[in-house]
Amino acid sequence: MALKYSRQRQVIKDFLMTRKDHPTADTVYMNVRNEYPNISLGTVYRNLSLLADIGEIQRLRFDDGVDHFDADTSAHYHFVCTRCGRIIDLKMDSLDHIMDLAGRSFDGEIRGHVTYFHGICGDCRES
Amino acid sequence: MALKYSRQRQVIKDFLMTRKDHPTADTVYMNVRNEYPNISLGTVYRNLSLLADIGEIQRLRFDDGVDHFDADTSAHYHFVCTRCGRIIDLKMDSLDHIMDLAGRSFDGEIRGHVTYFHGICGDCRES
DNA sequence: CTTAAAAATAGGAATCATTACTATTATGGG
DNA sequence: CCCATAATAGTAATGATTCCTATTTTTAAG
Repeated sequence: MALKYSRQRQVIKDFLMTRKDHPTADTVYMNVRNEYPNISLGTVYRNLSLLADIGEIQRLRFDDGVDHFDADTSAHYHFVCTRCGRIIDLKMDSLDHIMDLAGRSFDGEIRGHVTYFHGICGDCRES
Repeated sequence: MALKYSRQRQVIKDFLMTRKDHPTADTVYMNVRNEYPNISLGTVYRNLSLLADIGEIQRLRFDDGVDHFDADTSAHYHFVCTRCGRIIDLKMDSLDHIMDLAGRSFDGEIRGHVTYFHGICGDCRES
């Protein structure tokens, strides 16, 4: 149960911290192999999940069906370009008030919300 | 290209209209087989996708990794119970204003948003 | 430093939802 | 009634992710 250091986990987290485009496990794998040629894909998956579970990274799910990972664990929102698929961080205040709106006619306990936006990104709009 | 009637598609849509719990393709398959014993799972998937594409039903994605389907095509929000997994419709106004909030410091074009809520449903809170 | 228990790994097999393929059947306009 | 085409059943393939196991690493304790 106690967590032990592993160089692979370190390399995975270090790589993720250099990126702000929320890569998938496979992208992490491809890149980390440069520095650690015989790391296995299973190890990448296992460590990404582990890091997400202990809150050191964030797992993101949009509608492409693959998990994305983000070293920025602060609560923030994302925009997904429906043309190029790019995922962009949005600078905006928390939308916590929408949970109050949702709770007004609901008898359960609302503890969180998942929100992301989609449309055409700046680059794609030019072409 | 022209759409032709199929009894299987009709049965699938009819079944979906009787449910308000947003079943998965597999659940649709299991139930539709009562009325149409040798329908194939592929047919269920193909028709659910087709119906979603032409806007007759809605495809919903939460974080369980499986697609859910909803015969109610009006824009509305959902609550996912993290204990029992139940998905519940929420009666609340549209949150379109959050797209304006998101667009304030963003140079692309925001066309839509995906939002759902999670927590503990009323039934689960009692136990 | 040595040892040993626990954790982690590499590599590959297994799983699960979903899509693709293909020979056959159903639909519907002329 | 015909026939072009859409749709189907059944099955194979795909792709992301998880699981399994023998081996290697880590680390706390002597």
